[in-house]
Amino acid sequence: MISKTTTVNDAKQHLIDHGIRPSVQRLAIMKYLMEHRTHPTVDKIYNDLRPSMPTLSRTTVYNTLEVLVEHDAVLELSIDSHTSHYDGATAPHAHFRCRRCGAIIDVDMKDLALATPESSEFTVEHVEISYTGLCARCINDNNQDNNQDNNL
Amino acid sequence: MISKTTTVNDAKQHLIDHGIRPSVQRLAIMKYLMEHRTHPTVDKIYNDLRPSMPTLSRTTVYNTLEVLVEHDAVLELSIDSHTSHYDGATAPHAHFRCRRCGAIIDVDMKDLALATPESSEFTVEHVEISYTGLCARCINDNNQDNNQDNNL
DNA sequence: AGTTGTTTTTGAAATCATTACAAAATTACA
DNA sequence: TGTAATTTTGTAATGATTTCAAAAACAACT
Repeated sequence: MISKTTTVNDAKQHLIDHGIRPSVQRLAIMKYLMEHRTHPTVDKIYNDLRPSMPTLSRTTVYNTLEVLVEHDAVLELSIDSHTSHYDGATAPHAHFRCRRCGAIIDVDMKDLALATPESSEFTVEHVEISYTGLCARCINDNNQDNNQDNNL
Repeated sequence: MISKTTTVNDAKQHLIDHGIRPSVQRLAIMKYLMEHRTHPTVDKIYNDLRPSMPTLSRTTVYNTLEVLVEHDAVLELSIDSHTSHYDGATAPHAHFRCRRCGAIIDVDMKDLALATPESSEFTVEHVEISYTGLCARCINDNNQDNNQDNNL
């Protein structure tokens, strides 16, 4: 019970800290992103939240994520060219995406903190480092069964 | 004349080197990507090539780019979450994308060559480093006119 | 050249993610 | 309360991509 309440409060505070009014829907989505470190898509969030919020609209999920991203409360990942994934984590880190099952895994950046390039041509606001390849599970399953979409 | 022929030959050789049969369409698209370092989308390639190849189909551009990417003859960039961009350049480099006009600029990686992470969880095949922000032109135009889509 | 089998291209239709929009619901606050 | 501003909702429109089957191009062989 404590942890549940704590997450709600954390999420609420996080929204306020980023200048976002904590509506019921925004809170639910922010809380979802803080609890699930799976880098979900709009549809994943929408489908997972709907059982407990039957009136939730897909458009609201789109709208809310747009607001969260604009206010830097959440990160939009472009690692998957088919659809956007969202990340509630704040500390800088990279991502690995399995080209077979689509799973996205956090990659610690440790000390390879990669200097932001200096240029007269542009001003950098965000950095995204993406690795692609096969995850351990998909390497193993390769010969054997078809195990797609297990980890999305 | 020499340079034109040279690009055709380079493109042809590039396809063959990557185990791709050089059909007329594949050659035209590969040549286009070697000559235009603008990281074009499917539609940009399709529209630019059509005047000289009126029978070209958009589906063919999709099919061809899929083949080129599968054979590592071309890089698919996920830097833009709305649509895929393609890069005919071979040497490793990063990209900057202007969030206002959408232009994509090559970023030299120099010696900050960023070690590929070692992990038992996955095997890395590709790395993509993407910067986002405002390009010099859009910073200047900010107060003034609307100059969107100039550099796509 | 002519035949046959394989690969590639083509265009139309289908799908999927996202955006636009206007009405309804909720909230802020005078 | 009442009124204005914000947020949510559902539907319809858009845009990118995929599917698919037929047509065209190509390769190998006679």
